[in-house]
Amino acid sequence: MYARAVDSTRNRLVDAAAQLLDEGGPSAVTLREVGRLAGVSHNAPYKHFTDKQELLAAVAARELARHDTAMQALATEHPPGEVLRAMMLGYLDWAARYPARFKLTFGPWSNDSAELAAAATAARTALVEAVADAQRSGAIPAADPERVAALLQATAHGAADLALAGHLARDGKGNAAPSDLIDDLFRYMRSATAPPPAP
Amino acid sequence: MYARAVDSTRNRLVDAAAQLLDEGGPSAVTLREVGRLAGVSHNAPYKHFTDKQELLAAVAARELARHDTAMQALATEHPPGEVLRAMMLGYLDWAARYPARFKLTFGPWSNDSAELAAAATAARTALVEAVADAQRSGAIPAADPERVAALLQATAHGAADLALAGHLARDGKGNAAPSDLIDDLFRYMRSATAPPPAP
DNA sequence: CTCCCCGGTTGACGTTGTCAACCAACATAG
DNA sequence: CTATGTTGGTTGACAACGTCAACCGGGGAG
Repeated sequence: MYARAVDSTRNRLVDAAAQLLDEGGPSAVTLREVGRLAGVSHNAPYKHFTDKQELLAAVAARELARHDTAMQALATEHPPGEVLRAMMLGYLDWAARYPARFKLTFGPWSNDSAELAAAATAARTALVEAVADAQRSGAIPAADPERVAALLQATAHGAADLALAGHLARDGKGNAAPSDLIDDLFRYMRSATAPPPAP
Repeated sequence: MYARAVDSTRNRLVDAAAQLLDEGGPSAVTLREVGRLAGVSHNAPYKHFTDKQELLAAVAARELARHDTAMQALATEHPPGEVLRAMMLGYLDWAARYPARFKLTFGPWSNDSAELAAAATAARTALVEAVADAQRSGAIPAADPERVAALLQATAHGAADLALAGHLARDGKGNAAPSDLIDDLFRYMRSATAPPPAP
């Protein structure tokens, strides 16, 4: 059995789920509608996923991988000193453009999907690389790259999530857009005289 | 009609929903079980909330208010220079101790519950106050308190959410606990020579 | 040729959110 | 004091959902 027909039904199911998620939010993703949209019956998903959760995990894994390759593509489109900032803005853009997918990716915690875990590790590694590059290029002072990467992602993630939830300065005064927070963090980092402990 | 019996049924419903959320995650919160746990019938919730969503919004609002008063209580328990850090660690603790409530609070984005919005604004204001105090006490260099507060909350929120999702350095090397990120950020801030733009 | 597994189907079951209709208590208007 | 309408509760029904079980065609492996 040579992975017949590229497993096309499974892929169509994941596509359909992602589309429903985009169009109607999490509650619109029903197994039956996924089947309908993929042109199969309401129980076909169970031939490819044990669970609804497993389908969602597959969507999340695919989305995280997609975002990761998009971020790595930025490395070739920007001068070395600006790649890291572009990646962080890309993170914010991801959340703003596909809120439901973004939420899902970090959603049902304790999701033990190996696929998703692998994608997460890959994305994290890529970010650490980018941080190390930025440090080498002098855009950012030297420090443990893993720690710096985690701090950057945490800030970007928090800014994006709070903005989505409307908990980030909703009052008129237009204060503190997510990208401002990223820039502030970079400013603090660059002007720091005594960075965090070495590895 | 003088708010008869302190609206006790409504409160019992919110309590029941919160309890179910804690014990079994979001999927355990079913209107019928909420009714059962509150000692009323499965349709009683509809006399107090138009929707399941509205019940959940009430839970979220109550939780956010509870967390806010807990944070403000920290101001009396710590020396002025340490209040802000205690608040950020308290934020992390909140997420770690009540993951489901925490997720819910920032969950269904575009939730227009006036109650929740008010609680969010109050919490944000309190944090800005704490930041201003910390600046006055010299624990942190002066800068636009709203921006600094937003940056701090974003980092704490992102660290907490990523940790819950398991996206924060799950690999063995025990790197980058959420509280480390908070401390790193404070270190960067304190050693910064040129803070972000003035108000 | 036979067998069996893979991917698909149909049908059923229990649970859920929500709607509609009914009902008791009670504050208030006449 | 009675009539009335609102408030908070009930029961019953309904469609939709996730999931389970049973059936089934076709294509490799033996």
